[in-house]
This record gives sequence, structure tokens and C-alpha cells, in this order.
Amino acid sequence: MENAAISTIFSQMADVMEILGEDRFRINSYRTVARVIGEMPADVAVLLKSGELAETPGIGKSTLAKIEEFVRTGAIQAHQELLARIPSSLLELLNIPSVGPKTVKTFYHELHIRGLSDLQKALDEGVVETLPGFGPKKAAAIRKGIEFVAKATGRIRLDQAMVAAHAVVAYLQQLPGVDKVQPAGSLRRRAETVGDVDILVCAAPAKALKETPPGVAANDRIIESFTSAPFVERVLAAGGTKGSVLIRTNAPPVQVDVRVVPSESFGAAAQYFTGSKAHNVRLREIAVKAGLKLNEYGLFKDEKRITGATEEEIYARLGLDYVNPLLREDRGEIEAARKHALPRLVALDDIRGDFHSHTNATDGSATIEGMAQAAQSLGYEFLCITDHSQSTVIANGQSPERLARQIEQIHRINAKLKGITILAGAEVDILAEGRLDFEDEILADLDWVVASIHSALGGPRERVTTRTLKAMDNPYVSCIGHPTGRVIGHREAMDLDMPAVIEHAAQTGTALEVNCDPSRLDLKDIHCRMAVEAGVKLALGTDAHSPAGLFHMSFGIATAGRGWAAKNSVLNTLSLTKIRAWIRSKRPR
DNA sequence: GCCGTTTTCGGCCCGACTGTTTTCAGTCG
Repeated sequence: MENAAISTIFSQMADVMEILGEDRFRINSYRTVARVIGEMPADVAVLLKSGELAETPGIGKSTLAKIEEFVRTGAIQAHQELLARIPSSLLELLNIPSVGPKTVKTFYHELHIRGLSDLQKALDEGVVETLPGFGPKKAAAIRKGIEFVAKATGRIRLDQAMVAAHAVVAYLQQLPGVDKVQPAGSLRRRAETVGDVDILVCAAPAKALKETPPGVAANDRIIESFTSAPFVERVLAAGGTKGSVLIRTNAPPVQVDVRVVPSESFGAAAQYFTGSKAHNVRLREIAVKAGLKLNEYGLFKDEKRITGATEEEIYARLGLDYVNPLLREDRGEIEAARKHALPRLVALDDIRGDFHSHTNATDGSATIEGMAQAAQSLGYEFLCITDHSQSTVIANGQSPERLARQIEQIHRINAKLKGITILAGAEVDILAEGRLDFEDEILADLDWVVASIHSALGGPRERVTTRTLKAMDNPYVSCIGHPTGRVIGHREAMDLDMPAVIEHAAQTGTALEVNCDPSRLDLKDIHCRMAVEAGVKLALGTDAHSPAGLFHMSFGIATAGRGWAAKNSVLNTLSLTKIRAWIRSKRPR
């Protein structure tokens, strides 16, 4: 997969050009290219050949030539030339908060700083604060920034961010003068990782203060209360309407930004702070073309606010259908909103059951009955028990004999249960060369078979792809579990040929799992979309190892939604009768 | 470098906060 490499090259070129002070619009288009390529679900080389790449917005003639060059030679000369103009170690300085391209340029030209260690030395010697435009506070900020880079692990997982957000929201909600609290940013878009947590606060109308702009006095108090809250480790910024802090958590420090806005601007602010940046830029361009101006306070005609209280009004006034936050990534949603062609996304209410769970028969913590009870309390009609197969020894995988006894046990429990059905399933290992861990006669006794790769995930692309395709050829395999095997922040995805996998899933009538565990989210959003477009069914499974694990369904729903999945793309929304019919349709008669 | 129901040339999104400044540049989102 060369997409990541190409994306990095373009973003590096943009970084270098910024330090060199080149045309910012040109830099912007390089950044767009980096983003667009980085988000592409299929190989750039393939899309280049098919001509699709040339049709992609943001990719013009010049970019196309550079990518062609990369595919042909493995490098881009323009990139090499840019890198030759400054020491490449200079680029690492851009990661330091409060250090931007202009600062780096000054360091390089005035102090001949070539990297982090040079900068550290200059700080220690006290020369940084003597530069024109610099001072002791700026130097201190840079020192703290370096400390932060050393400690920070970058983005945190969505579920971790949600825990942090939850605590802050609860605190803000009980403050006087606070009307509404709304998490925004990538958290609200349910991106798989979150850089910082954005929270929007709507101040209650300030009555007795006609002279001052609405809400201002209350804002100050809200920000002050926020920045002095018990969970705050360090205050990064605090103004009249905006506060930014690092909060204490178990894991790496999380940055939380709070903005306070008046109620007449709440929708505009929610829209603005939910992003993504690319989506917002598109909206503001549409506004400008209509002779309007869009900012976080509203949509304006000259100085007059036309609308701003709700997001719905803003989209409507720009001639767009309301765009679900999950879709706001500038991946075609704006065009679809204009044509009234946005999908109605699958929702948690549509879900009738869970396709992937474990019990204490293998590495889960609860009994079958315990899991069933928990599923029933979620309003489910079915739950698949999919314990591990024999080869996953570390998870106490079941032998065929143990599995046979478990199937009988499930049948006995089903006879007693009312309102929910347990499907007897298994998570069967896909072994080397694509063989399965159980024989077909055993698989035939199961209601639902998830086939997953748990070994040799680092194998070459052809090998891992072939293993997956071969598993799909088995008529009893209903679904491929966590197809890429990634663990966010810990383990890279397998080098799967995803277009081939999706095509084969469509041909064989095999579902692809959206593993809802927030540390997996596998398939990920862009691959879900590819599957949806190919007509492949998604099967959402929490991979729960305890009753609490079943709650992770919402993460899978969000991921499928980010992949533009409507109800009809998701097997979990079907009745049990229809699910059984769907499973049978692949099996021999 | 990209793009076109105003355009193949001339545009290209918007504001808060900080620090170092006496009016603004730089950074960030």
C-alpha cells in the first residue's frame, strides 16, 4: 500500500514550503492532496491506472504527474529537491505546540538551528528569547511544548476521549449560567482517534446586562470555572469565550477545549466546531459564492445574521440537506446533500442483535445465560455466541468435542429463553494457506461462523489476502471477523488487498465484520464505505468478552455510519428469520 | 497547485488567544 507513503510525501512538501514561506494557496493544495490520498480505500497505483485518480477532486495535472513518477520510480524529484533546501531534521520542530513554520524559519536563519537538540541548546543558553519578536514567555512556552511532545502519544482512542469528555460535560452542566453542553470536534464525528476534545457551552441569556454583548459576563465565569476545575492539570489558554486545558487522566494527558457561545449562535458554533476542517472550508466557500459569510456566530448577509441557532437552518440556507456529523469529512457528502442523495444512516435503534461474543468457555468472563440476559436487556432479539476454535490456544479455544457440547447447551438454554434467541456460532481460525480450524461437518452444525485470522498477520500481501479469500470460499463461513487485524495504536493492519477482499465477499455472499471494539473498529470507515458500495453486507459484532462489552455496539454503528451504511447494508437490522435465510443462501442445499 | 451556473486567469475560509508589541504577527483549530 503506497497511499500512506505518497500522502506523507505531499504533507512533507507542504511543511517544507511553509518553512520556506512559499505561496500559501499552493501549500494548501498539497495538504489537500495529502489528505485525499491518505483517505483513499484502494491503492493509488490502481486508481491511477483506471483513470479514477484523475477524476478525484483536489488532484490536478501536476499532482497526477508526481504520483505517476512515484509509482514508476519510487520517489518524487520535486520532493527530493525541497528536502535538499533545508535540513530534514528541521521538520520535527513543527510538532512542538506554539512552534509554527515562521518560528522554525527564524530559528534556522537567525540561530542556525537544525533540529530538536540544537533548539534545546539555544533555549538552555537563553538566546531564543533575545530574537526579535520573541521574549521570555514565548521561550517558556516552547520549553513546555518540547516536554509535551516527549510525553504525548499523539491521538487517543475514541472511547478514551469519550470518558474524558463525559467527565468534563458533567462538570460543565452543573455550573450556573450554563444552558446547554455539546461535545463537538472529531469526537462528535466519532472518528476512530481524537486529537483533543472540543466541548461547546451555550450560556444562559444574561438578563440584567443590556449594555454588554449577550452572555459575555457569564462567559468569563464559565471559562474561569472550567480552567480551575479539579481535573485540570495545566491551563493552556483562557480568554473570554475560550478555554483550553490539559486534564488529568490515567493515560496520556488529554487536551480539552471549551467554547462558550450565546444561544442565537449555538447551531453555527456546533457546526463550526464539529468540523471537519475540510468540510467547513467547503461550506464557507458555498456561503461566499452566495454572497454570505459563515463563521461560528452564524450565517451573515453583510452585517446581518440570517441564521445561526440550529445547524439544520444553516445547511438549509446554503441549499443543502442536513449532514449527519458522521459524514462531515468532505468525502462527497456536500455534493450528495445538494442533490438530496445522502443515505439515511443505520442507527442503534435498528440493531436487533450482535454477531460476535465470547463466554467463559474460552476467554470470556460470563456464562451463556449471563451474556443472553445482558443482550436481552439491550432489547436484542438474538445473540451469537462465537467462542474461539482449538488453534487459539492462548484463548482456551474449543475442540470439536467441546464445541459440540456447547451447541447442545445452547439448544437447551434456547428452549427456556423467552424473547431472545442464542445463535450457536464459532470464531474459527483461518490457518496458514486459508484452511479453517474446523472441518465442514462441524461448521455445518453451527448457526453462524465468523472466520478470523489470528496468526502471521505480518505476512506479505498476497499471502494474507489469499488466506482471506479462501476462507470466504467455504460455504459455512458467513462472515470474516476483524478483517485487517489491526489494533489501534498497537498493531498495524494486515497488508490486505481490500478491493479484492470486498469483490470476493460480494461474489461469495460473505459478510464482512465491523468489529465494534473501540480498539479495533475493523473494518474501518473508508473500507465500510467501499463494502457498502459493492453491495457487501456488514455484520456488526462487539467481540464482547463480558456483558459490558456488548455496549460497544454504538462504536460499530458510528463506524458503519461513517462508511455511509444505511440500514439495508447491515445484517443486524434484519429479523432472525431473514438472517437465517441469508445464511442458508450460501450453504449447500 | 486547483478550479470554473460570474472565471482557462485570478481568485482561493474565518476568528480567538498569546506574546511582544504600541498595532500586529504567529499559532491554532
